[in-house]
Amino acid sequence: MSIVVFTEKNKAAAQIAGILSEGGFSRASIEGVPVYDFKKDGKEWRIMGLSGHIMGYDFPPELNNWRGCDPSVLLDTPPVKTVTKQPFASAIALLCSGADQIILACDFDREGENIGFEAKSLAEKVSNCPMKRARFSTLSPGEIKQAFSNLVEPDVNLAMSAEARQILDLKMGAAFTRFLTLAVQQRARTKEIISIGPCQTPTCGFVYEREKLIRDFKSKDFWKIEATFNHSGIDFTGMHRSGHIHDKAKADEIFSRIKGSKTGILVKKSVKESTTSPPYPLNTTEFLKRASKFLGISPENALEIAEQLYLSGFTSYPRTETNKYADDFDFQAKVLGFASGEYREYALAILSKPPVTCRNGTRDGHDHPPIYPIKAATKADIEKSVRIPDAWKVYDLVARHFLANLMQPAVFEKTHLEIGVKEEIFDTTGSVMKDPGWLAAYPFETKNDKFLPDIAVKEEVVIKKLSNTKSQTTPPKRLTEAELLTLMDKNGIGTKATAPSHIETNKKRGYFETKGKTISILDTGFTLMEALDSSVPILVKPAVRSRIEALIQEVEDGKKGFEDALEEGSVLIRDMYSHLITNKDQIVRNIAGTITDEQIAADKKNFIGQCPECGRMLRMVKTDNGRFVGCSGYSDCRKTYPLPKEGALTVARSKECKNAGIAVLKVGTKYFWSVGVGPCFKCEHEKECFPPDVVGPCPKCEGSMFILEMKENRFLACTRKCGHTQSLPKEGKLTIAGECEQCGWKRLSIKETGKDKKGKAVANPEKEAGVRELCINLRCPSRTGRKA
DNA sequence: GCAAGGTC
Repeated sequence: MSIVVFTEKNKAAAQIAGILSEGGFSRASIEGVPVYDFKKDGKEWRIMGLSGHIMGYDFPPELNNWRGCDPSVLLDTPPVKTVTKQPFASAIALLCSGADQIILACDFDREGENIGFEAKSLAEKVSNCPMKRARFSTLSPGEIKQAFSNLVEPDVNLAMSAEARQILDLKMGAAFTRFLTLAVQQRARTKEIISIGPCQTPTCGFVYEREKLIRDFKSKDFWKIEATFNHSGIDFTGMHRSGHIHDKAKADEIFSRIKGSKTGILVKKSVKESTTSPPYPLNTTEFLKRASKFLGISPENALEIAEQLYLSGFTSYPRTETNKYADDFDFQAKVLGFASGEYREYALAILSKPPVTCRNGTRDGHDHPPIYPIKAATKADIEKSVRIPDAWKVYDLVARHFLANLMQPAVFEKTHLEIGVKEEIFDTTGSVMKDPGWLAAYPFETKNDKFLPDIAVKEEVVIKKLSNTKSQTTPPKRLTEAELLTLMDKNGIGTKATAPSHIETNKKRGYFETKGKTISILDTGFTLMEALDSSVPILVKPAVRSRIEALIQEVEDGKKGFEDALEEGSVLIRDMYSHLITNKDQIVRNIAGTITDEQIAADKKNFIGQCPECGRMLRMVKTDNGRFVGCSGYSDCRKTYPLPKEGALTVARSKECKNAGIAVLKVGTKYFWSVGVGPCFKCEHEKECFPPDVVGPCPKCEGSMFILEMKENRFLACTRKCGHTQSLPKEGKLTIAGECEQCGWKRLSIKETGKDKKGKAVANPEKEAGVRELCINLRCPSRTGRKA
């Protein structure tokens, strides 16, 4: 009797072989794919790990030339499924031809079932033996043994729901992406791909919606009246009960009534105990959010680390929607495992108050338990098995979160004081932690005490300061990665496992970027979203995904046939596509315009700045009839500025025009020209903007020596024009490089280009070319060799 | 060259 088992990945195959064989297995290789063999109860077991999906959909080859077919054809053509990882397919055929039973043991979820079916479809070509399914959600010995002694039938609906998703996602992504990319490339000389997808686009949509709120925000003035009190040597602040006052007259009126007051009276005092409950158990999204917020680890990295911790047996399966434990989850046993070592004190605190109970969440994806530590581990244990930076930090978070979840609420004493100043009331609150409860195990959440002095009602407090300050309401903040993950999760965008990758896709496409933990939209992303929002609004919103998700859920539940779901999904996509076509011109014009503008801005040689008339880009334009500054919005915008007729033009980026010019240009080596203002030598600000490069005092008169660069000559001249001059090195680029310590003149750095001082080419330019630095003063001791 | 979902 020979039993063949397929798992989703190699590491899981090795783990399962270890568990089922009690450690006595050997490793073989078929077509380069590892296989784990052992004998048990007279049966021969062979366990092979796949590599996620080993098959994939694509369009028939004749549709792979983008320009060779209209993208809409993709919507009516069924894609074809082929093997994408041939060694696995060959290995499956070899393994299964002599099998008496085949067990699919991939992860217990939609894609896992589908991956199992990929192996099943290949196995069926060489074998007609029974094929069963082992279902488990952790690689713990108990659960694995349980799963393999209670095999079930493979779930065809579950597998086909994933199939429908693959096809619909590919159709939509390919058709929309090709259509927009080709149309935009036609208008703007670019090789960028404008990609659209049912997950990446609404993800960008969230960032876009927030950006709109920020851009449209109109700030309002408000006033707040605050007091600094003192009692028994302790300062504390109170705020006038009116809070934010939007009417200045009202704020002034209140303030005039209390201004100059020296004391206040405690009118009322209340002390309440409040508790803060521990967090819910971790599901994937909550885990990724906390890893980003508390540890500063990006969602992508955090998921990778959690995957490795799972494969090494430290933590449970990291891809789960569920944040509540099953009724029979044995907390007692798990916590006992932590009763020695790092987390001892928390484990003992939990065990001292039996029975051990958790604070459960409300989400149950019927998939896997929440993420929890399978076993207690030390930093050294983790670092030995999981060689990724921050693996320990992630394990520590998971372990502490697990324990915190089982601990008592934190208890705070909250004090509220009402202090009367004349007839006006000021409020102040304090908070002191009485019992840290779960917070003891969870240093990531910090709750600072805010102490208040002990005052009795009717007692007097001293007023140290009263203020009436003007403030402004602030626009909403940019989204953080943690917030974006929350939005994606709430709206069902991507799976718990892929959310990080959709964020990455948008970054790769140049739609948005992350700065630290916050996300800002980029021009291409904003324009694309804006264009889609006005033509096919559903594309920018989560609905585009949830419609398809609902369809495939029906397939999974057996309520809808696979073909019916495909057809309904295709109708939806065709409908969106037709709206895109209708608005093609406007969409493409906007996106191409933005891309063109970005290219212009990147062309440092000719880029001038933003057009004050239309907001697009100004750049230098050279034609047969001469040169000028023009706007990228031409012909809608006809803004132009003249340029001098002769001389090489370079944009002096460091110069800013004091006379409202858009940018300052250097004309040859002669003079400066401000776009929109004209030649700088006719401007009253010229001396301010372009002070001479003074290098030291004139040795002959009261004037100063400055660098005078002429067309074919350069030397030092006196600002008083006394006639004194000094020569300068003829070759190389001159830059002033600080002050000489010996004589106080400026030092000069000279960047040479393979020529000697006399301008002759050096024998070995590689070696001799370079930067040298010297004091510019010919009389300086550093040059004459005399002492200062 | 296109998506999203697995895994390396």
